[in-house]
Amino acid sequence: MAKGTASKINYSSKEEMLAKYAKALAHPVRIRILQFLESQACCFTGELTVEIPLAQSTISQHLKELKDAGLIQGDLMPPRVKYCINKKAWTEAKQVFVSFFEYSI
Amino acid sequence: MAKGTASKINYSSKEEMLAKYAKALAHPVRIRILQFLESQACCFTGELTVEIPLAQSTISQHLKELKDAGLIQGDLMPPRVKYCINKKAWTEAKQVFVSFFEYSI
DNA sequence: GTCCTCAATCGTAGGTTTGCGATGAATAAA
DNA sequence: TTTATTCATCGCAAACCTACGATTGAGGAC
Repeated sequence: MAKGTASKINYSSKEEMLAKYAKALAHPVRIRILQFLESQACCFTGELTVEIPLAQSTISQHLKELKDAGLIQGDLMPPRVKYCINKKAWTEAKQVFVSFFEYSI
Repeated sequence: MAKGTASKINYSSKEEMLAKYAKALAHPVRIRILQFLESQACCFTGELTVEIPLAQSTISQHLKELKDAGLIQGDLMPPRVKYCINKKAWTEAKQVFVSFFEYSI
């Protein structure tokens, strides 16, 4: 299904939220980035390019996806950008996943 | 990065597991399917094609992805196939997500 | 044997993702 | 003003994902 195309299916906001956060976590590099942010509280893009052996442009792209999902935020500190985890979204994501997995055998 | 290509990055098994499960949950249709399986304990493919307005082949494909991720299992009951949640993988996924989100502000 | 049903798989079209190098914009430093 | 630094964005290539209709295959029913 194309991005802008109207689906025949009406998803609940919880379903869409879960899919959105899951998509953000669906790549190990992004998990690595989030773990690094957890351990450092905050960091600059440059630290990630040292930590992760990928091109700067690639890391920047993954950061953008995490930002689009709301999980992180970037503060301009010219000429650098400081990234932190967005606590509000993080908590929301946690709750969405936990409530989804609540089902127990 | 191509699927079979060796990455420069060595991911831990937890990172790969998390990415694998997240990828499986990264589409609202698959979330819908899992929720349906939760509510029904088990179901046949045919019930899903009634429940979800997508082509049978498309639903079959999503089922395959969930099966590949390990989250569901299919039992042959000719001429039908009965799908259930794989409790072991479900529990594992739950734990992986919970432990990932353990970080709290 | 021939039919029927159910679901997986094939083949295809279009959009998306992931990676890279190159370029560009913004600011600090010289 | 010129230069350097940092990071986002552009443009491209290759692989992947999502959807569909058509086909195939495995079993039952007859």
